[in-house]
Amino acid sequence: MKETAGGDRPVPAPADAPTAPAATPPVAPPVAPPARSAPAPGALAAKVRTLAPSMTRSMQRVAEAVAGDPAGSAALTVTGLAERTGTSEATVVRTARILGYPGYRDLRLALAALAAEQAAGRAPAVTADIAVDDPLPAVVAKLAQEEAQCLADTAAALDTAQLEAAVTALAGARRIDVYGIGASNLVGQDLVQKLLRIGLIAHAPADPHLAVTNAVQLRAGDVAVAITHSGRTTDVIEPLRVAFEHGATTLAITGRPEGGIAQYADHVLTTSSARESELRPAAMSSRTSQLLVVDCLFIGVAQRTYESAAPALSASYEALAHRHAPRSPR
Amino acid sequence: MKETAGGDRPVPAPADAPTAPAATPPVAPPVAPPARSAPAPGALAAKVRTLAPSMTRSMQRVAEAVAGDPAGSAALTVTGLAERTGTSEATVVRTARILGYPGYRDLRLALAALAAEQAAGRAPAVTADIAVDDPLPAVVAKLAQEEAQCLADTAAALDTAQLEAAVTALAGARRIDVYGIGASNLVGQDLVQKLLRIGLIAHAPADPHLAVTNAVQLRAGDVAVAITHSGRTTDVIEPLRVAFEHGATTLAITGRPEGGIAQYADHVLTTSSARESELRPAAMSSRTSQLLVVDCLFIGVAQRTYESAAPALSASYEALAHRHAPRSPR
DNA sequence: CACCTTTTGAAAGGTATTTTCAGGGTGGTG
DNA sequence: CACCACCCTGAAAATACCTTTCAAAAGGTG
Repeated sequence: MKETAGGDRPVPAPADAPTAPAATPPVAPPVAPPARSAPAPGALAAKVRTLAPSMTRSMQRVAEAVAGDPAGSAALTVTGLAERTGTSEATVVRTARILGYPGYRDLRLALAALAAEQAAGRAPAVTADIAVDDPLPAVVAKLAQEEAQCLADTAAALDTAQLEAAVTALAGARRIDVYGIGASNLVGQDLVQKLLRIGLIAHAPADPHLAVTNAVQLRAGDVAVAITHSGRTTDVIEPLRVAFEHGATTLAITGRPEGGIAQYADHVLTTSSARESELRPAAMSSRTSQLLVVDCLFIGVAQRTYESAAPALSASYEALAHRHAPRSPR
Repeated sequence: MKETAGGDRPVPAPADAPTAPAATPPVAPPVAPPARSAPAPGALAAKVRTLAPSMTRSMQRVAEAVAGDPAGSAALTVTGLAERTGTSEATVVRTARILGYPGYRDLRLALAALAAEQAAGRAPAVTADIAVDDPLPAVVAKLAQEEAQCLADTAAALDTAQLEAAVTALAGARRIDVYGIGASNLVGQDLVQKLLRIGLIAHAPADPHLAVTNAVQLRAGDVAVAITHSGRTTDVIEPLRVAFEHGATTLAITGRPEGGIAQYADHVLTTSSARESELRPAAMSSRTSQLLVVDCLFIGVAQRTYESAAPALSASYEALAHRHAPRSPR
């Protein structure tokens, strides 16, 4: 009954099983896979329009309902949809058949797929600033989106040659100092933690005075890294200047590659600042960008020193194993 | 997981809605609209990864099957999927439950949706692992991509209700302690820095002993936040347990929402672990996820306390102005 | 090696879907 | 205007599918 369209054309009678939906008593092997063949998911609205003429009134109501609100319909059972459209289950099933599906179950799956497709289409709509009265789900979405954008921007803008040079310097360094204040200091410590794990010698003093006294100790063969979004943080510029003047190789990770800290940096790695908003100022969003750069540095160094880095990494993980509670129940 | 929290302490009985996923027998009217609350469709692979450790072997087989071939699995009935994975229907249903769906029916719908989403052009994000001999530009691209994916996964999997509850707790806290070790400690410090800027009282002791002695001081009205990717770091569980037992409201930011630290947490915020690779183990990639959660918490709290937060924020920026070198040339 | 806990699948028990079937329209015809 | 043939429609029966229960098997632990 499903091929209403065909009317009664001379079926070419394909030898293969037409997979008749019903009337197939599972006589044969007990494992017979159903092998459903659902039509393409999209173009449902079009199909509804095309087939509407060949539908009865109540079927049209059902068809309109599913075409108009795929997502909502997908959430309903046959009974639910029948009620919503003021028809019966049988009619819903008949409509599904007309639309080309073996039954309502499959139509429902297709609807879910269609809804997802549509939703995916208008995903990039959330670019507005985070507002004070945004509900939390919106905040989460916007934040994730902003940070992702920030990552993409940073990756695109990162100067690979500078990165290469920076990695080379770090990989061969006798000793590494990382300067940063506030949030940038945390990024610096992240870098230090990583470098320590592959056997390098690194420090990230949080105290500006300590930073300067540390910097005095550096000389050629050592590396100093300064992290500051503004590029103008005196407490970070100072130690880098000292390191620079003592002959160390200096790197700057900053959002302001001109002037400021850049004048004392042998290699500058530029971070990109995402758009500001009142609740999330630029200084705060710079962290994501800085961390990406730091990760790139680390991976680069780890690659260069793979022979020693790999065993060092494993060793550090093993050392931590005992600090974890036993895999409790399960 | 929420019921693990209860323990047996004199809960102040917050009126929070647990939103129990299953176990809601449709008692009511015969027409009761199911009102299914299916989790976000995307991020399934991430969820599988996150929850895999808390699954049994056969469940893992099922989870892998659906994550590996959503489209194919969506075409199968419970029985079919059970056969394909060499398990039973019961196991399939159990797996669906673990993944957060009321039953297999809903998982199936979600799979269809996911498959459609993937097919809809959006690249399946099958970035190859970072290899030892990848050139730097490739490393940069892959890292950025992985972290972006991680952000998306986390955002999709984040439980808004839990987040809401966490924000409420933080916004009204008398005092806030944040526990974390290693990289997670840095995340904790990031949170603390932010909270301090809007006038809250927060600490993130790095020393486990200090953390415990801090925790002893907490009582009802205070909030303790634990950050640990594995959820099993003893040095982080201990202070949270102490805080919990002293009546503080406890939050956990972890990739393992079941067992471990979750048992002492009133609210659990789940981070998603990105795929591992030799050079970039899971523990390392968890940072991105954790930071997103921390940012969400912060923005949420800042919104709630806007009246006092806004001036506090401005004040803190102003205070730093003098620590910056004058906008040199230009 | 006995005991306990956890995991697992078979089968019973329910829902949801599909099919059947008869009542009720509708339009045509005498 | 009455009647008939046809098809639309929904109620209810039949079936397929999903969920729950329960006892056996597997895996630890003392």
